[in-house]
Amino acid sequence: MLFSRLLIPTLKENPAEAEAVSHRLLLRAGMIRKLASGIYNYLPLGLRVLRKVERIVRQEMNRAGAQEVLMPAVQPAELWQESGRWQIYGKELLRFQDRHGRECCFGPTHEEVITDLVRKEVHSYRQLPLNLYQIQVKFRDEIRPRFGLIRGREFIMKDAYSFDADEAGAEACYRRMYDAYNRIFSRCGLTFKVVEADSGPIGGSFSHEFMVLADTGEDLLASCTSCDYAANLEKAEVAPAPGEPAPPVGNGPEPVPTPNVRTVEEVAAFLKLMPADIVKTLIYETDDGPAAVLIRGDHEVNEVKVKNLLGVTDLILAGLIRVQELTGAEVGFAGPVGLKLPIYADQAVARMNAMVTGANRDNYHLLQVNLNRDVKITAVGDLRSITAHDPCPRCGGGLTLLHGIEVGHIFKLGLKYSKALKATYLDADGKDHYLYMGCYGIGVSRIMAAAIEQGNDANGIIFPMALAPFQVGLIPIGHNDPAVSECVEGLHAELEAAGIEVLLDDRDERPGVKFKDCDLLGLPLRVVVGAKALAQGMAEVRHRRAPDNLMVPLPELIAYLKDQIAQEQNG
RNA sequence: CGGGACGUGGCGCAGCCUGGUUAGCGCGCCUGCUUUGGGAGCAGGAAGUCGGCGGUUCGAAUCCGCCCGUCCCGACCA
Repeated sequence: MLFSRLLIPTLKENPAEAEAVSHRLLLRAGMIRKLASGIYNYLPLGLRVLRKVERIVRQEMNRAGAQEVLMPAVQPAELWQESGRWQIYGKELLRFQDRHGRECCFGPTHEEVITDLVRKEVHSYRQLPLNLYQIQVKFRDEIRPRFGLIRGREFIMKDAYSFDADEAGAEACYRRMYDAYNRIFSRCGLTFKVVEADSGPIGGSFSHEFMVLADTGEDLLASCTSCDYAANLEKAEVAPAPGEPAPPVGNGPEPVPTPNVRTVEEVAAFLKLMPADIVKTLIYETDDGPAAVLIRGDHEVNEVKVKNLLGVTDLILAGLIRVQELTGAEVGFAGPVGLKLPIYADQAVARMNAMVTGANRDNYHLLQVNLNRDVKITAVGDLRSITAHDPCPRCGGGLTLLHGIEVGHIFKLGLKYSKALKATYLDADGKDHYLYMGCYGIGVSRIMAAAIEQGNDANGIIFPMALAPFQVGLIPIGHNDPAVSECVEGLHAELEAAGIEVLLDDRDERPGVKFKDCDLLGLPLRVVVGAKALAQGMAEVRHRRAPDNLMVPLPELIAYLKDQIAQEQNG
């Protein structure tokens, strides 16, 4: 392919709107352009990368026995009303009406549509198992799109849905997808980690996220340094501390004046205690009414865990006024003693004695509070986020916290949608059963950004071989030299004939410009043909990551490149 | 939605505080000449309702109000 014939509008300067590396470089390399917030054009080079990701995804999904379909982007409200999600999905769901006033939405995900399709077309156990996937544009009206393709509103997703006769079948399918995902991300040349993820109200450990490790990642994950345990921070279990709860100490809650002393740090400093001696009382509003959560002063509450323990879907910290109504004191002085709310305690709090809490009275805290004696606890559970200082919940080893970009998520759905939409099949005995479902997502456009977050330097993108828009950049030096032109044109044709994707920079530009652009685009291999080397029958090859050129005799060039490409393009 | 910042040719910015001729600079773009191993030089040229609306004023890119858009932090994220 000739550079001059492709629309590759590279930029010398960083666009003001882009902060994240991948966003900056995608714009600078002329791969994407923004149309509106979180909505992007894919230019020829960007599309080539996208197609490469899609190809790998297709190959591995097909290999795992899934079949490709294509579902509509526009969906009728009725289906969403049937599943109940029309009410609960919220503003992220883009809703609109057609000319007849019928309610519609632009699909953010396709559980409803696929379940509808399957309930109509699948009736017998003989048709199972079934795994259908598509690669398609999704729209989620995110509160805050950011980082270019990492969190766009419109994005490209591979979503697969599996249907099985029973739980065992569903689990087998889940494992096949788990393996397929590992192959997909490996082949994409990504450094990633599989983590246990929160599976929400469905429960069980059947949800995994595939995280591309990058400091700019929005997700935090805890990873064991000894065993293979890894989990999303919102999921990672905190191992219960050993031993029995300590017996009560002291005579009872003792009020102490703490004028204008509110935060854990302030209380600790004022009373000359450690934050770990103090318990913070968080007042939440939930769809099941207000509730209080007790967390040790040096710990951070984990709202996903709170939601799961309370069995609620909405959870927000109560506002200033509401806290006053519920506790009778200003924010900063809430405590469990005498509080007429359901009270949930983190397991670490349940083991404490003689703790310090708020007094539900302005400018007072209580000393020597003992939960067992002084408070009626509704439930105790794991309600805080794990830290790097905690032991691994599996092996007791050390943990590290890592940032990651979620590029894949596999999920066991169970009967949630098949029940809601009445998707059933007949077994061999003629009995009706609900279908067991699973769903499996991959952020195709996000992979493109994630690969760049992982592969870049001061000069631009460093694409993995498997995702690069072209495998080789070919640059002639000396535009007036007919020998160079002839050689380069010949090489271009030979490389293409050999099945190598080559971008020949035929522009009438100075060498520096071509080098800079070639680096910016992240092409893994660069071949330079200049008069001097050519006179000796050599071409210069440079790997994008390497500091120096390698002289390769022209007759061996194609074999050399093929070999390098094969080596780097795993799978 | 809370906090912060920004909006001036395609891109990056200055000018605004302290209102006053033709609104500048760099990059990019077009023409010509020269140049050609890490973002060339010279000469000429095209391109801007200064985000929008309204107000103040003899006069608004500049001051005031409202709105729109964008980005960052937070909340949120099947």
